[in-house]
Amino acid sequence: MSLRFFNTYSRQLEEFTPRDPTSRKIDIYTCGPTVYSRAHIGNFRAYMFEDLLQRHLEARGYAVHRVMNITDVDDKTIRGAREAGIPLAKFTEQFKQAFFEDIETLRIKPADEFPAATDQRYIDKMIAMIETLMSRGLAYQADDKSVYFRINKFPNYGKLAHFDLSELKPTGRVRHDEYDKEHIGDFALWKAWDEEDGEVGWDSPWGRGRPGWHIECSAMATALLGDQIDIHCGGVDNIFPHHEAEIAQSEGVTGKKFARMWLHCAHLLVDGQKMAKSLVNFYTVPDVLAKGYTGRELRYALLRVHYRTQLNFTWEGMHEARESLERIDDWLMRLRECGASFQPANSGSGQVENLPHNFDDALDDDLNISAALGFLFETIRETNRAMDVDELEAATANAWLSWWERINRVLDLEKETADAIPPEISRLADERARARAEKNFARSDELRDQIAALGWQVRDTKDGQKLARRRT
RNA sequence: GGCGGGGUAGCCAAGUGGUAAGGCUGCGGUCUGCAAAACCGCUAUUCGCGGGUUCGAUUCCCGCCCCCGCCUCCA
Repeated sequence: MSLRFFNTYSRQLEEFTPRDPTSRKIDIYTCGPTVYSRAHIGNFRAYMFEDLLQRHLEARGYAVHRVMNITDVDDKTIRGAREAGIPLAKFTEQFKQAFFEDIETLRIKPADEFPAATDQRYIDKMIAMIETLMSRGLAYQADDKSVYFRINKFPNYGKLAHFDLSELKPTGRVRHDEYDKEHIGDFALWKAWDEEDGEVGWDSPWGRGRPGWHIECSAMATALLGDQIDIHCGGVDNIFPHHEAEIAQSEGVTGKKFARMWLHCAHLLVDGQKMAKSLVNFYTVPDVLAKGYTGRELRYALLRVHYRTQLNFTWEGMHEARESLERIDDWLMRLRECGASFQPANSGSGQVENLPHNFDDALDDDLNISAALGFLFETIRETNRAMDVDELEAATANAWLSWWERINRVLDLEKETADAIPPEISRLADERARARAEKNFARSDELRDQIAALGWQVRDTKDGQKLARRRT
């Protein structure tokens, strides 16, 4: 099956082909966080989708070069810094750090580059792009000294969102400049300095000011990836106006098609509603950890629903994630024991080449993770059944382990580490083994309870006791 | 109003023009000293509603209802 994705631009599933068909290298640009507060789990749902996209493309043999921007100057960061009474860079730094901590907790692969909007290199690039747009009549400086993009000069504006521009009307969400612009839809490329900006500002041919939000992505994407990129991703809310503006700016400067494919992730809801700070349903990664869940469990919860479907986050869903992962953990433990059970006489460990590719094929189909996980769990049941009746050969078990290692490079869901058994637990377990040898089941059960109270679970198998860490 | 996404068992969620994957939960069973885990069975004659096309539709077409999102700086 060929790789295909739903392209927002065409609203259709399209076969994915890299822009350079002779190489396996592809470039992806993903919109990153605005560092004015700690990112919430909804933000990470989008980054999780991008992680899955990258990992699957890599599993299919592509060398992915991915850039994620960090927006560290905008209205909210400036306001936050002012209210905190500290410089902008110092204010945003804490949230940049928090962001990197969180993606590590969630095992999201870091992008190859995380350009920041305030980097002078990109400020220069933004100014250069705006100058080009001005020279082509695609931008103008208004009476308020800010520079705007003239959307009427860019016929494709609105194509990505499929919006009719004549329908654009003011919503009152914009702070100012309604009266200075030629068209209500014209967006700021360069914002003239005003008092609220304080120390924040850069000199430009149009006076002191700061970049508009959209231009930074166009500048950083083209600076790092060239005039054209293979895939551009973000949340659905970015489609309009942000990505529309990016297309207008980038193509207005380069004259080339900016992105070959646009992929957008649906929103995360909490208890059926949009997450909002005003409601009590606003969660960050640390909030979820504080409830006793692990990053891995949250990763599973965010990963398991198709990216174009709204994902309803609930604590019941977190519980489901935990239980599903334990099923995988137990399966792996069993497979490993089975695989190590004897050395096959004629080595030739496993028939990996015969294992099904359903998992990868499902992901080829617009990242159908639900179907992919379905195959995983079917496999788990079938191999468990074989192990129950001692009919799974060690070589086959090892082959399935190899298969798991392959798909786990995409899922990255394996338990952190094999938990070391603490001496105290070992001691109790040994004592319990002695009690059991003497058929002293009362003592055995008592010790099992003690072990459980310490967060461990003991299971009796035909090979003796098995200890496992349990978080529930 | 415009533009999207979606309505499948208690919950989450795949899927196909030919009669409904998988996960979680619950119940019953096998195994176990008892558990746990695993396995087996049961939980949608039915896929928002009404028509139509078809030998046959949940899947295609038409109409309707409902939910969610976007419509200028929110992933």
